[in-house]
Amino acid sequence: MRNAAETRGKLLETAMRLIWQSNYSSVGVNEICTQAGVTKGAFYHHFETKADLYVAASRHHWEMMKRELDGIFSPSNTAFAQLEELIQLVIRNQEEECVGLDLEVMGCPFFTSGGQAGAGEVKIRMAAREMDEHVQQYSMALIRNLKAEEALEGDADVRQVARLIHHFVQGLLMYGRVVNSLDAVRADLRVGIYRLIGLKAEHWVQGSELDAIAARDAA
Amino acid sequence: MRNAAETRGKLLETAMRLIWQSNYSSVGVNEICTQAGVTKGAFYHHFETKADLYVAASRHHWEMMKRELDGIFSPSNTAFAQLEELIQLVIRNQEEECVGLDLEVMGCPFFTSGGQAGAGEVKIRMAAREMDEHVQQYSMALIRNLKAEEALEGDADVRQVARLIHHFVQGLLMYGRVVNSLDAVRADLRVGIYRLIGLKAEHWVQGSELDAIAARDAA
DNA sequence: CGTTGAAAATACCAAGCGGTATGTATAGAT
DNA sequence: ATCTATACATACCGCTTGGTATTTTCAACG
Repeated sequence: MRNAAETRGKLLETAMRLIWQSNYSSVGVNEICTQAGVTKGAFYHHFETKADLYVAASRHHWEMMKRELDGIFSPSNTAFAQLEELIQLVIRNQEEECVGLDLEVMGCPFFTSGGQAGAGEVKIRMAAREMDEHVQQYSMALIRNLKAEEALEGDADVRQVARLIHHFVQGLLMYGRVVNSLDAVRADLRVGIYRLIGLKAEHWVQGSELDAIAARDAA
Repeated sequence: MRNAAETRGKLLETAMRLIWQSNYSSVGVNEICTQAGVTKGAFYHHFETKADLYVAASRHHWEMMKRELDGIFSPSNTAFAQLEELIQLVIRNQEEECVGLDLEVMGCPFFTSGGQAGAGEVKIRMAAREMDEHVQQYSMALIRNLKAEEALEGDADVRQVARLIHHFVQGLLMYGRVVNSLDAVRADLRVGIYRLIGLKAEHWVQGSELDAIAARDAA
C-alpha cells in the first residue's frame, strides 16, 4: 500500500526520539504524529494505544543497539577491547543522540521511562525490565571474559557485578542529564566501572593511553 | 488566618508524595489539591505555578532528610557506623515511603523527576541538581572519615568517589523500582558501595554480621 | 475494469490540563 | 465596630489529552 512499513517505522523512531528527549507522559500522541508527518488515523491504524507504541518502539530501538553490541562482543575482540569499546559506545551514543538539541546527555530511554512509570503503567515498566535483562546479558559476558583472562581481583559473582555496572551506568547517565554535561559522564564512567568489576590496577587505561585513544578516534 | 502554614504544608507533602509515586508531568494540580483536601484557589494562593510548588516541595523534603542525615553523621558515630547507618537509611526510607502502596521501591523523588525533565522544565532540573549537591556533601564527609581511619584501599579522589556512590545508588533505586523489588536493592546496595569506595576487605560487613544487624533492628 | 481490503485522512469526543478571575470568609489591627 | 489584608472557594477559561467513528485514497488481484 502507501508504504505501511515506512509509516510504522517513522512512528517508532519519532516516538522514541521525543520520549527520550522529555518523557513518556509528557509527549502526546498528537505531537508524535505531527513530528512523524503522519495523521492520527495512521497512528491508531498501526498501534492500539500509546503504550503499545512505546513497547514497540523500545523493541525497535533495542534491535539497533543489539547490532552495535554484537559487533563489540565479537570473539575477535579481547575482553579488554570489549570493555574499552563498550565504554566508548556509551559516550558515543549520547553524543549522537544529542546533535541539534540543547541537551548534552539523554540517558537511557527505557530505563528513564520505566523508572518513572507509576504503578498503573505496567506495560512501560515491563518494557524497561525487558531491556535491562538484555543489556545485563552482555555485561555478564564481558565480566566472564575478563575473569577468564584473570584481569579481575577476587572472584565476584558475575551476575551481581553485571547488575552493579548496570545500576551505576544508569545512575551516571541520569546524573549527566540533570547537570546537562557529557563531560560529567566521561569523568566518572570508566573509573566507576573499573572499581565495580574490580579490574586489576595493571589493566587500568588512563592518562597518556586515553589521549592516544582520543587521537585514534579523531582520525 | 485559617492556618495557612498547615495548608501550605499539606500541599507540599501531598505533592511530593504523588509526584514520587508517579512523576511530575502526570500528576495534575487538580489531583494534588483533591488529595490534600484543598481547593485550587488555595493552591494558587500559595504557589505561582505547579513547578514552583515542586521546587518548594523538594526543599521541604530535603529539610527532613537533612535532619536524619545529621543524626547519622554525628561525630559520636565512627566512620564505619556512619556507613552502615547510611546503607540502612536508604533501605528504611524506601520501606517507609511504600507502606500502603503496591510499589516496593519509590526511588529518589528529586533525581527521578530531574532526570526525566525535558529541556523546557529548567526549574525541575535545577531542583534535582540542588538536592544532588546536598547529598554529595554528606557522601564526601563519609569518605573522608573512612579515609582518616585508613579503611580504604589506595587514595581515591574523595569528590569523585562521592559522585560514583551517588550514581550507583540512584541507578540501583531506579532499578529496584522497575523490577518492583526492595530485595533487589538490598542485594546490591552494600556490595556496590563497598566496591566503589574501595573498602578494605577486612571491614566488609557480611553473612552472620548482617543477621546480627537484622536481629538488632527487629528489636 | 471492477472489486476488495489495507492504509491513511478528517472530524470529532469527553475528560483533563494548567491557570485565572472573581467572589467570600475570617483574623487581626485600628 | 469598622476596615483591611490574607486565606480560601467557585466557576470558568482556552487548550490539549488519548482515543474513536467515519470517510477517503490507493495498490494489488481476479
